[in-house]
Order: sequence, then C-alpha cells, then structure tokens
Amino acid sequence: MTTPKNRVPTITEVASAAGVSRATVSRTFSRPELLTPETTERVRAVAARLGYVPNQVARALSTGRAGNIALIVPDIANPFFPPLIRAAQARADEAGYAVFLGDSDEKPEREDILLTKIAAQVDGFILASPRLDEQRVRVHAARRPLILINRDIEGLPRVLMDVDAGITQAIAHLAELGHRHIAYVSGPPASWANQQRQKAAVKAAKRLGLTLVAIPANHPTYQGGQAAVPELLRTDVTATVAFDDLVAQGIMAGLAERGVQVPRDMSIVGFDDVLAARTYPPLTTVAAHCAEAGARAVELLGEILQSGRHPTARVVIPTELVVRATTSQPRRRQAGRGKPLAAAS
Amino acid sequence: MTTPKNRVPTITEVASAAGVSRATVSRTFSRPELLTPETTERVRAVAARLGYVPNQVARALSTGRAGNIALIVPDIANPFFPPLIRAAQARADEAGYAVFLGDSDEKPEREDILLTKIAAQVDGFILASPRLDEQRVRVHAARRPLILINRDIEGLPRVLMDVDAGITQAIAHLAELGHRHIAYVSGPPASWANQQRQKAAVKAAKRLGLTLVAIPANHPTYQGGQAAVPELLRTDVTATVAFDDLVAQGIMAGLAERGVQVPRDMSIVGFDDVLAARTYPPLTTVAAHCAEAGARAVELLGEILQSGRHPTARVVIPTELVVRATTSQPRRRQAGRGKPLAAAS
DNA sequence: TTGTATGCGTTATCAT
DNA sequence: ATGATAACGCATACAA
Repeated sequence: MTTPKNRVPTITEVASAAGVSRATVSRTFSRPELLTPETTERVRAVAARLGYVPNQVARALSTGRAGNIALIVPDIANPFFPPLIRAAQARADEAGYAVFLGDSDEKPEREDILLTKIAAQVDGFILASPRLDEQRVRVHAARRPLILINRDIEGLPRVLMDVDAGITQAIAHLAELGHRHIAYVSGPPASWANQQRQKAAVKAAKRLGLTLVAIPANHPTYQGGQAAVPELLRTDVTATVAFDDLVAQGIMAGLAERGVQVPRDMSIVGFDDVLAARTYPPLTTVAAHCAEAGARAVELLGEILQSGRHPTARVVIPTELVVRATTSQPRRRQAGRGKPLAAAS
Repeated sequence: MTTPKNRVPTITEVASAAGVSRATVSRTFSRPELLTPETTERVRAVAARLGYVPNQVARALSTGRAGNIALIVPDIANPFFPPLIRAAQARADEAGYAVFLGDSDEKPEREDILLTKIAAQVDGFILASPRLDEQRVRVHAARRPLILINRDIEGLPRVLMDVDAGITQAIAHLAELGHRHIAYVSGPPASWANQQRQKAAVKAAKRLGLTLVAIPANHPTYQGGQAAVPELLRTDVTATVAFDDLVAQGIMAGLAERGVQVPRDMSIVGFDDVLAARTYPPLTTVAAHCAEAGARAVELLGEILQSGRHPTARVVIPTELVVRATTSQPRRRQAGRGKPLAAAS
C-alpha cells in the first residue's frame, strides 16, 4: 500500500507531494531544527505515506560523510572476533553507522586492498589485530580516521589489552601452585599480540625464577595447538600458557589423545576467555574482554568523527586471570616426562 | 609520494593530468574495451601515479549499482554464523562486492530497520535465519534481490539445509543403539529452523516407534541448553537431540554438573557441526555445512544481479550425521532416572 | 522560516 | 575512439 511500485520515492516527489521545496524535505530529515514543527511534521507525514527514505548514497556524495564505518579482522571464524564484532556492530548501530565487515584471511595484502577499496564508502576504519606493516597502516590512517585494536602504533588511536597484567597473574598463579618449568605455546610470530604475550610471559617467569620454554604453533588455531603437543611433551614442563584459548583447546585435545590428563599431568592457561566454560575441563584463562575492545574502538572512532579532531588516544583494557579447572599443582614426580602415564605407575 | 595530500584525486584531476576528458578516464576503469590499449595504459599510469581510486559512492549514485551486498544475521556470536559469514565474505570478495554486516540481535524489528536503512547502499540482501514475518520479508524482497538462508518462503530464492535427512539419520542412529525414549530440546519457537528440526524429529521418531518428548530451551544458546537440563532429567529419556550444537554443549555442561555422564547415562546429538570436535566428549552431530550455505547464497545473489532475472531458486544443501563420542547404547536399567547416579549403584 | 541554485564524482547519452 | 554534457539524489551556501 505505502509503496505502489518497487522504487522508493526521491526527495523531489516528496517535495511536490507535500507542496514544499526539495530543500525543505532535505531539512526535515537532516536539520529539522531549522524548520517549523508544523512543516517538519507535515513533510514527515507525506514522506511516511510515500515510503520515502533518505538515500544514503546521495547523501554521502553530497556531504562527504558516508555514515558507514569499516571493521577489518584477520579471521571472522576465530572465536576472538565474533564478540568483538558483535559489540562493535551494536555500538555503531546506536551511533547511526552501518558497518562494512572485511575479512583479510590473515593476509596483509588483503587488508591493504580492502582498506583502499572501501575507503570512499566509509568515514573511518577499525583495524583489529592488523598484520599490515606499520608504514602502510600509517598511509591509510592519513586518509581516514583509523582505530587500531591489538596493535600499538605510536601516534594512532588504539585499543589495547593490558597483556602484562593478565599474563603476570597467570604465571604467578602457576608458580603459586608449585610449577617450576612452564611453556609458552606461541601464535603467529608476526603478530604483535603474540610478541606482547610472549614477552610478558618471559618477563614474569624470570621475575619468579621459573624456566620458560617457547614452543611455536604455526597457526593460532585449534589445529595449531594440537600440532604443538608432541614438541610440548618432549620438554619437562608441568604447565603451559597458550597464545589464546583456541590454541589452548587444541593443546588439550592433543594431550587427551595421548592420555595426558589436564590438569593432573599438565596445567593449561589460555588467553582471551572467549570459550567461556565451554571446554572440558573448563579452561583457566586470561580474560581479555574483547567485546569491550570492540565497543571502545567504535566509541573512539565516533568521537573522532564527531569532533573532527584526531586525539591519539591509547585505551588500555584491563585483563585478569580467570581460574577455572585446567590448572592445579604439578604431579609429585616430574622425572619421567615424555611418557607421563608410564611414569605414573 | 604517490599522494601528496590526504585527499584522493578525482576523475577530473586524472583527466587533466593525462590530457584526456573525464569520460575517457571513466572508461579506462569501467569499460576499457571501448578505448585504445594505448590510451587505457596511459591513463592507468597517470592514475596510479596520482593514487586515483574510482569513488564507489559517486559510481553508485550514477549507475544505481552500489557494488555492495548486505548480510544480515540474528547473532554473529552464535558459532553457526561465523563460518557462514566468512564463506559469504570470501565469495562476495571474489565477485567484487563489499559486504555490510548487520546483526539483528534476534529481533525482527531490528531486521526490518537494517533492511530499510541500508537498502540504498546495496544491490542485494542475504538474510540468514530471519525472524521477520513473511509479509515484511516479501516487501523488502520486492525492492531488492534478497536471498534467504534457513527460511523457506515460496517464490523467494533461498538456501536451505536438508534437515530431514540429517535428523532422520540421527534418530535412526539412536534407535539402532537401542534407545526407545528420546528428547528434542528445541530452539526459539518462532524460528523456522527450529520448527523444521522438531517436525523432522517427531516424524522420524514416530516412524521408528520411538517416543519423543519436546523440551524448550528459551534461547538457542549454551545457557539455554544448560537451563533445560532439569526438565530433561525429569523425563525418562536416554538420548537427546538438541536444536543445535550450542544447546547440545549447554546440555552437556548441565548434565556434567549433576554427575550425569555422557554418553553413558545420556546420549547427545547436536546440529550444525560448528563446534567440530571441540566439545568433550567430541559431539555427535548433524553436519549442516553452513559455510557452503553462505557461499551458495552469495553465488545465487551474484547470478541474480548479473542476469537481472529473478529465478526463485531453492537450493537445498545436504546434511548428514557425524558420529563422534556422545552417543552410545543406553544403560541397562532405565528405571530409576532422575537420580541416575543412585540408580547406578 | 523557506526557496533557489550549485556541486559532490561518476556514468551514460549523444555527438563528433 | 574520444569529448561534451546531462543526469543520479541530496545538502548547503545564499537569497528572499
């Protein structure tokens, strides 16, 4: 009824139907304070009857403001991102922005392409855990407001996790339980997040007099964690801190396959807290509050877009250890590691 | 170097720099076959030097084609969607489309708003598991090409899962193991997907002479599944088919809390296969191939946009049972349920 | 308070 | 094969 044909009416049709100029219709939707309440109301009524909706494309071309933001992530399917995306989306929505989602598939060059391709369609970018090199990031940031998540580049607005606090708590927790030898199973070496976490782990371990070995997981995935288990078992560690929850989960699976019990034979600590209590046993992990990170990034971007200013804010989100059930005291005899079940008898 | 200032050059600047008309520059990027190879190359060179990128907004306004598609989902954080989104995103990218992501937060009215707000900026929609009522969906579909995922509305192009096949296999599998009383823990009653699955379960159970009780999980989440457990234990079922993997996982957690062992005391079957083997024990589930659904939906939309035709395709993606470790024969004595541990002694 | 006229960057129509 | 020019739908100086 409201829309006789498939086409949505334009501002011109509303104007003539309401007996006003196009400018008045425009103002009705963009700057109603310039109009008499009566006019606005009348125009609104006509517009509603006709099913008129301001054309955002035309608006964008005219004003230079797209009303959109872009969120670019390395892998949507990584459980770290959905909560972040969800929260960002919700905040953007409140602020009246629609969001483009880009998945770079962990490839820096894909990030670069996405960034340039949609630049004209968005007012700003949020780059989550970008793999792109610093120089390129700066180039893009020079064109449009750009917020970084999980990457600390001087001079750019960014939202970070307080990795140090969480990791320190985790290592202290393990030390308190009596662990002396622990492993850090790392994520992508090129990842800033990984470097931060590894560095923090090394520092905390040193301070507490623990030995820490780093074991690479080629990919920050379940499979990556699983694949790291053989090398993990070649060491004599009694506890493992994983790059993230996904890797931790993979490690747990790999251990289970080999009959190594968690936490009896090996304590595990994850990072991110995105699996909640959804592992078995429920995972002890460092909560990174990724949803909050997403929300804060959008807020930051919104402020920049509103003010036109360019504050190089550096938001740090606190992290903290959440102790669940994958950590406990090490077994008495740590000697015969490598064949833990045999050693137990 | 390539970009002296923050602003990207317009077609006019490229034109004058290359000593050609704006039309020629335009053709260089949209219809190069109309130009001499020499001209295209020359213009391209100048454009590259200046850092020119065609402005998609202006393009959209001029052509009516936005070069974008919208993907709307009820909840990004539901593990069913990330693989779907990821696959859709990848396909869209190949076809040169950027994608808007909308999260309706399971609210029909939010879907409605998103749909109308973004309409002008996209060439078509993909609506995954829409909660919106059929009439409204049709209204939107009349304006722009719209593909449905997980919703069967006559006359609209849609991508569905062959729920019947998977559920039938699941029930048959349980029957074969010796289960006689099974439960279906349902998802959102308003959800078409839930109705399909429940219907299929009822039908399959009847055919095999099993009794099936339906137990509601208010929300299709981990918590929802967990909350359904008390009611589940009040019945005398020995096996449960859950609305989806998330609910199944919640049920497993709820059972574990109460000392009910899976699969010894209760067999569990999920749906979707999005948790892979990431539960403990690894979940027996119906694989729904949601990534493929996302990809197919984009392909379908692409075809429609290319051809301008409006084929009301109905793509059905096969599903099949994946047996892992949460299903086994029922315990001998089923009498004293409700306090399964006591009964065991 | 409202109307008039111009421009946003591009494509498409019509010439040449 | 290329150039001139009018849309596309809207916002906004400027005028009234």
